[in-house]
Amino acid sequence: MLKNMNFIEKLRETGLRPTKQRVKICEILFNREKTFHFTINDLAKKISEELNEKISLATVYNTVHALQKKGYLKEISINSHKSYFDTNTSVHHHFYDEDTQQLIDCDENEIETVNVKKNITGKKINSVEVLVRVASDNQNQN
Amino acid sequence: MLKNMNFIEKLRETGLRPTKQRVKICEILFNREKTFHFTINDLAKKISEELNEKISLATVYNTVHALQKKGYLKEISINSHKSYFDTNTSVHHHFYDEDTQQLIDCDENEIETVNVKKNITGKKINSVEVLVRVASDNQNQN
DNA sequence: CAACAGTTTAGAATAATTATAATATATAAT
DNA sequence: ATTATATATTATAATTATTCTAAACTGTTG
Repeated sequence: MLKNMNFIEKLRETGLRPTKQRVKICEILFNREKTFHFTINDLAKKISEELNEKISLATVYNTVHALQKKGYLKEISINSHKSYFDTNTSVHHHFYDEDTQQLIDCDENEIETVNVKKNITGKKINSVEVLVRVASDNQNQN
Repeated sequence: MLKNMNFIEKLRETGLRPTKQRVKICEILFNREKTFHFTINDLAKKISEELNEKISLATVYNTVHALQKKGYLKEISINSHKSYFDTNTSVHHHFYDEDTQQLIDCDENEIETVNVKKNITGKKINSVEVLVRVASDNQNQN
């Protein structure tokens, strides 16, 4: 299980004990080519699919929120019913496909740097993020 | 109560009966200079402050959602815990003050048109919106 | 003003998230 | 290795936000 060493390291660095469950969650989240966009529900489903033993929902919530707080996950809220987490924690833009309800990361060069002219005294800009909502071109396709 | 006529008109146009409660809600939402950003909670609180009689939460939810569906309100989701409605229903950008948890509309000219270079085949762009998160410049101010 | 259809309401039902407290486990010291 | 300790996991309970329900009420139309 050499491939898990980095997760164990990651967890340790953030002050979390690398328990079996947490390592498993990290594996599912971070052991992939592309960045992963998921809701807690998605993740819980994936866990129960990939694992024989189940992990309690409370642990999933706790671990995801701990990772988010430590900066290893980022939350992206689409509407009051859908909130995603993103393994790409850098400031970046998204496409949201309203048909499939899928989030897609934008590369740096796919959206030109946004020029913010407004300035609020005493406040600094923490992030500037764009959400592009797309949907099927053909309305009656469904 | 001549000033309410426009709300009554507005409600009628959207197929909603202009009941006392709905007119009151419209008054609070639309009878103001600036656009109004609010959570359901904010609105319910404002209603009970400004009114002697109370309006049932169910009615507040129903009316707000009906107005949203009809296009008189727009939802802006900041994170999974905070979802705002906006009386400005046009596609536009926002500042979010992370200290005060307040949403601020951007004028057309305060953020330069965002140039989206990416194209997803078969999909058309419905909206492009920017969220600028700001916070106090002075970290230890609180 | 009577009748009907649509509304409001309080409270119940549901869903998502968080808290709790008993049991289990990782870690560090022995 | 074993043990002691602090921390984690878990099932379940509690909480919160939202939606549903069905009875009472009200706006509208004729």
